[in-house]
Amino acid sequence: MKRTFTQKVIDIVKRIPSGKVMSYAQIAVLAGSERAARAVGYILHNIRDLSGIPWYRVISSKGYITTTCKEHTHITQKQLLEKEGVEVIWDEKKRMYWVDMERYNIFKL
DNA sequence: AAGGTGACTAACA
DNA sequence: ATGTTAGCCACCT
Repeated sequence: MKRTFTQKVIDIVKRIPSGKVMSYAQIAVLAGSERAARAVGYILHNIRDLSGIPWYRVISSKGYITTTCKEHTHITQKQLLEKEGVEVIWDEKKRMYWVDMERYNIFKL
């Protein structure tokens, strides 16, 4: 039974430690398709049952929270991250939440 | 089975 | 610098 890209993505996301974040692009690379960042977002957006999947630890490569989901809003995402000790900044200019990738990206520091 | 859809990004203007 | 554009690609219908 061959593991699909979706399955790999889910496994990788589940593996992100609490208090850390990863970008869509990084996940795409680990899942074996380095240019599929957009597909990763699409997949996360369409997962039926998000329970057990720390979807909120996935953000854009620049550190912005780009969620558009009505069920699990970007507000929810900010709160879940803060609960894990991640500092989330409101970028008034861009009107988006932002987290410092240098501090919280799983591959940094 | 072919065409549409994004929780993306790097590259432009 | 800041906003826009255009490839990208796995999934869904």
